[in-house]
Amino acid sequence: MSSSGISFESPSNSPPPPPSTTAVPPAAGVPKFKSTPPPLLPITPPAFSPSSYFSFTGGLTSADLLDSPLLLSSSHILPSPTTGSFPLQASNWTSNYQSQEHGIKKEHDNFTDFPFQTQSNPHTVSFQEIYQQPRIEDDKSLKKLDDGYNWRKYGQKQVKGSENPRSYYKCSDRNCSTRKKVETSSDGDITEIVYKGSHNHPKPQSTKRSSSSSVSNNSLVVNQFSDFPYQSHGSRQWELVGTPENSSVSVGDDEFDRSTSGGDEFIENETPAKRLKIESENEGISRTVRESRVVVQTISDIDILDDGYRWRKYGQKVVKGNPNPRSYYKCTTPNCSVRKHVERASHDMRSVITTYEGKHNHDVPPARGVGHRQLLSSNQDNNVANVTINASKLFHHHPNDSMINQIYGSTLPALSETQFTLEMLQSSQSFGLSGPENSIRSSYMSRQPSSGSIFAKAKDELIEDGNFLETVLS
DNA sequence: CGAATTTGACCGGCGC
DNA sequence: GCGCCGGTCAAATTCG
Repeated sequence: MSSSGISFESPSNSPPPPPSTTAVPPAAGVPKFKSTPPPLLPITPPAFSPSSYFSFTGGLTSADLLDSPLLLSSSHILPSPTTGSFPLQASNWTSNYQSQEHGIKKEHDNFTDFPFQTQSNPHTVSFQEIYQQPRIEDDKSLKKLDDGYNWRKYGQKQVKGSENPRSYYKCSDRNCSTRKKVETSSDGDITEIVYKGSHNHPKPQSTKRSSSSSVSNNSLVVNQFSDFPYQSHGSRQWELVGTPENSSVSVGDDEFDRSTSGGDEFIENETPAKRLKIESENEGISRTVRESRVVVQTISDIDILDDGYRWRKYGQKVVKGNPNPRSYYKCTTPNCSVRKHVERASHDMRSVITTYEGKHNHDVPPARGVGHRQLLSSNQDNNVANVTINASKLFHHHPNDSMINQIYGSTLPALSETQFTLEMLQSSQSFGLSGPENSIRSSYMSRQPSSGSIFAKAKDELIEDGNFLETVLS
């Protein structure tokens, strides 16, 4: 069963169009999933000193770090600011979501009105222009509406409010700016087409549309999801199950194929071409200068890791192989081009992968509102731990290792939750180098009382890259 | 009301 | 040349 919708959008210089056919307005009484202020990153109540700000300034060498991933954790379930979901409960939630969505789709399948509006806007293509005599047929073989023009697909993505991918097309005529977007269902049927702009040229002579001006059965449906009560934030992703396959680990400028190792792995997808380039680099055949790139994996129930720098989120999207959205951030300091993206690992919902690119050309800005020192001081009063891990070099990530294991070696007890307690850190020798220029500061703050009540609203701090971003490869 | 976030749209690199 | 896909832009929206 298929349904389709076609609508038109006015270009920006035109009067406002009718309500978007693709918009999904939040419905009253429906939970809206949005980012929440970063909560405290709770950790196991540590038996640590009141002086819980640690700076590791010796002992472990940077070489150790180079063979270590940074693997930190917190253990409590918190809503993910990025996904808007509770990772450990998401499956059930998704299940409910899907069933509700299904019901809504069924309801709309009975819709038979055409969505076209007769618009006098000169930039709008009328339905008649494209489908002069549309016939509604039960023609399952016809999956795509051929409107007589030649189109070039230039993009596709999953959009909120619909489980169907949306494809973007440009008119293949270079001088024509008309565009259209087509949403198709899983079986390839078109569920919605939105035209934007108008052709400034006649239809190409040779098209395949001669006998195919019909659309799939049950005519066209407009606003198929317009009143869908849920934003799909953090939900639909769960329908996608991706398994990392051709992934390599990337830390700094070095990567290695993780396929040779197993375990709780850190994952980053690599295209074959990219890997080839990497391999060449590793062999010393050639090395292209790239921006420093550091990938840090932490086990945390929160997604936004406050690393001391100020970031502005400028994008979020779902990337292939990971149902969890990836958030993109820029450093807000003027003239600093450092960027990072954060995503929850597909293979382990507890793991947050932060990838830094570039290096800061400035110091860590002072904390907003309250000075950092002041913050630390108050944190101490609340059993808040701040861990500073210093390193002068980027470290490799080893899929089977964690920094903890590097620190404690094989004598380290199994850390099923990889609780990086401050006590452990304190008892260890410091590692890395000293000085703000070469620090990775992980600040765990917790107000977790001994009673176990958790989740007081607060700011989390985990990893500060500092010069951690510096490229170490010569 | 300015800052920050959200999110659809678009760009451009790359593989086929 | 086409299409996929990650990254970025920027208008709209939300937040404090």
